Amino acid sequence: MPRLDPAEQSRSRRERILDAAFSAFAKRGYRDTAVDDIAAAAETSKGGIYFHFPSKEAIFRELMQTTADKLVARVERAVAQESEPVAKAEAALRTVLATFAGHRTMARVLFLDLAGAGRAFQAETNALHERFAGLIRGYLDEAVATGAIPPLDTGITSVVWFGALNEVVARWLLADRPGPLEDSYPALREVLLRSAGVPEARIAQGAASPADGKRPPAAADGSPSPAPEDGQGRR
Amino acid sequence: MPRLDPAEQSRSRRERILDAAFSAFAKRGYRDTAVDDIAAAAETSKGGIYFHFPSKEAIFRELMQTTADKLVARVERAVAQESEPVAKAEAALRTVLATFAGHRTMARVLFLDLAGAGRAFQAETNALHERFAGLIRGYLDEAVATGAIPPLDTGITSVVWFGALNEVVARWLLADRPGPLEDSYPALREVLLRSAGVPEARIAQGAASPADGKRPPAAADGSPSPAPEDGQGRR
Amino acid sequence: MPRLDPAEQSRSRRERILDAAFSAFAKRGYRDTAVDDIAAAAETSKGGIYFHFPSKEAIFRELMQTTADKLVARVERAVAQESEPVAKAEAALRTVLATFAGHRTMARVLFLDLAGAGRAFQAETNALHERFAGLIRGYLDEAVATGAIPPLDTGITSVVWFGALNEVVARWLLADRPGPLEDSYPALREVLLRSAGVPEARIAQGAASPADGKRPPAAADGSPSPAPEDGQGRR
Amino acid sequence: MPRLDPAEQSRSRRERILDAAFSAFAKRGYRDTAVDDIAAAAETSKGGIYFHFPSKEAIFRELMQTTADKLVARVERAVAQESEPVAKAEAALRTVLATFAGHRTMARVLFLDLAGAGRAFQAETNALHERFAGLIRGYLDEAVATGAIPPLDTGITSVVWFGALNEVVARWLLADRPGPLEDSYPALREVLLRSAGVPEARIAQGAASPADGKRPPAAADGSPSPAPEDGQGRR
DNA sequence: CATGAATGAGTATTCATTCAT
DNA sequence: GATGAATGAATACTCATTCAT
Repeated sequence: MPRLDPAEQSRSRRERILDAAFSAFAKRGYRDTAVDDIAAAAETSKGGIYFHFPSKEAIFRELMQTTADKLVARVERAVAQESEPVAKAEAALRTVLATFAGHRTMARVLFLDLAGAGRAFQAETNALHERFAGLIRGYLDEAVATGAIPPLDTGITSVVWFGALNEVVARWLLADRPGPLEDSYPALREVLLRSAGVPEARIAQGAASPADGKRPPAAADGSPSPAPEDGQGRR
Repeated sequence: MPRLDPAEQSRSRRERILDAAFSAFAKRGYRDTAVDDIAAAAETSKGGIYFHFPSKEAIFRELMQTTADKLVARVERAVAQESEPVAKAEAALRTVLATFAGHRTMARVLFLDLAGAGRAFQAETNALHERFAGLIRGYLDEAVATGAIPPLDTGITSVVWFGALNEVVARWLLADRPGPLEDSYPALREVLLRSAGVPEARIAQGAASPADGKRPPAAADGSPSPAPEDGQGRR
Repeated sequence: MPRLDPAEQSRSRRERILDAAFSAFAKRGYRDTAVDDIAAAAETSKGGIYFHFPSKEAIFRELMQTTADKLVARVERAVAQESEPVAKAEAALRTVLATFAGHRTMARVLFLDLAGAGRAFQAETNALHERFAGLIRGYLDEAVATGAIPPLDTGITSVVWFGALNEVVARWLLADRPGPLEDSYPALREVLLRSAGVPEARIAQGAASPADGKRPPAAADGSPSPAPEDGQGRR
Repeated sequence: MPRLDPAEQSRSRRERILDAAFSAFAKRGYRDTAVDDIAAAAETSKGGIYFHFPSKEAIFRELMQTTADKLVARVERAVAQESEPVAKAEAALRTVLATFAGHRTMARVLFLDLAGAGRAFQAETNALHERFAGLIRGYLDEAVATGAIPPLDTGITSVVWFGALNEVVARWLLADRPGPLEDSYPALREVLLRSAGVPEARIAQGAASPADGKRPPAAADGSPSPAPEDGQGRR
């Protein structure tokens, strides 16, 4: 029996396990994914998994960590390209939606699985929410500082933003025939900017030239055109 | 001592099971609650449970259903006492927070358990979210119709509202030493009303006379005073 | 498929499990006996076992307890029929050997298994040894009190007696083609009585009329005639 | 820095593995010691171990063999220095106790581990017991031949002696706060010599001049002063 | 010689569900 | 109606052993 592929061989088994676990979790959820399933998907053995990871939980945690890291990094990169506070917030919002749109599995793991993993991971869930809400809050604080938005309770506002984003993505994930996730952006942007006291003029400005050419105008409503899926999500 | 009406007896057993399941689920989560636990708490036997319910899942579903019904009824009753659209929305918001504040177990089951129950219940979760978002949307539509708020995408706005509420309650549930949940109301109200385009004047008005005497002024910040718990929640 | 046997049915499953575990442990040792093996031997299911016992360990402990109890009871009954202290000690010795001779499985479980169960049960082993050594010591103390034997360190003597008995039985268990265990009695008796300072005259007296007719004179050496085995041992 | 002779290097690795296995077995028992544990303690790899030994079992057997050899050699050396038969027996007894007292790990491996290793090693256990009992028997036979003790069944007597020794050491190993093991010597000596028919006069003689100055008089009872431990035991 | 990644059979334990009494 | 004994498939995790590099 010939070696499958030297490249495959080299891309360490550890990675293969993570990939397999990632998509398995995304497909069936944490609790309904058996370690055997992961082993099978990774084309290895149960023992092999336990050589690389101390427990099923550890795999999950690592997956969460790196997935969240990846998203945060992406957001921060996008935000760094904007100078105006409100534009930064917009960029963050846009990036999150765009990322999940292109990596549905990532979204599944981060949004549905963490929830579905049960009480055991609530501390993790909490930390994750905290992290994202904190990120948002930073941008809002900055906006307040520069006078872009009036002084307001950025604590609750960031929670509202995060909760809203959470819900929008979750709905998209659970929808039968979801349209492109990015289509939610304009409306969501409007509502959230308004919630933060951004002047209507500024809100209209962004909406007039839809995403400054960065976003192609999509079908205005939740059209059935399925989002391009990615199969893997992890890279 | 006369025997109770057999039908009555049966009903009471059924109720006892539901009560027991409710608090068991709230305490340990759906998956970590064994049917045996429920049986023991209900002072009946496993067989007894399977006489009244076809499966553990069915118990959970019924619980979800009635719990949601109860909440919706409460909200609708509160809303009915207001005539002005914005006031209706405020009443809804206030009622939800107040209800959960007083029935932490109810919140646990509705917010944490449904999530923790895994993929199996995602359709249910979805329906529940839909239902509440729809409720909110109705009030918003009404507000738009009466001109209380400018025309806007009430679909996305209701999703934002629900997501925000969801997140606020979830955070409160997971906090170590949570202050009274109602304390979140003023700030949350402000952000959400603003997100719906309610004029600042109207927003300030509600905030000026704090809850028109309906809400006792609580410690202004997230004070550690624990919320009054209710032990049961179901009634 | 007809009921196997109503009597069998009634002899509660719990007993059947204990019996099965008993002989399984005796055959393969504690660690090499899988719960599945016990289940199969008891003609029940793994779940059935866990309904009656919380763990494999618990089965083992119960078995040890009752087996030891049975032996102690037997010894005490035999001892009670003698009035003279030295005769009591002789009776104890004789009973232990006779019991194990007739219940080889009992001996296996009590002597080999407890040892083979590993560190986990050392406290138990200890307690068991303590118990039997204590029993012996009581008889020795009595013998000292009545002047049947000179004052001596009954503590160490009882340990010596127990150790000797232990070793004799263990050897018999591990021998390829063991002769009757009782054949060891006369010589063992002589050595042990002597170790306790019983006068030679008294020792010779017991030996002259070999076991007062209670023991048939067997082939004087380790004859190959296999001991009558009992198949079950538990009753 | 010149390379060591490869043969020497290999031997030293082999020794390191044996040492590591020895203390690992003594600490956690045979079954609860993983080959990985041994590898880690020996600062080598699993593969390295399997280069030097065919199996975990083989390591254990070799350890048993050499440990027993060492003990036997020590005993024979001590015995050789005595000419009188009873004194030889006393020397043997004394040496065993003294050796184990100073090498508690050795005792653990030889007494507890062999027992704890399960059925697989019963043949070994047997052979070991046989060996020691045979040793003792030789001295007893000699004593009978020279008339130091009356003619008696040296077969059973040696078994009694070994069993007694076994039990005394095992108790000491399992005791919570054991006193010095050698403290057991005087009493044990007395009982065993008596069991072999050594005249009381001779017994008293040894006891009067405690160990002829060879043994410092220890606290007369089982004092809590812990025995000096040795850390390694193998050398 | 040495390494350490990989294997896979084996382990005890859990639990929703069934059903004879 | 109620009981609780019984079922058996499922689960996470262990570990002695092998072998390509």
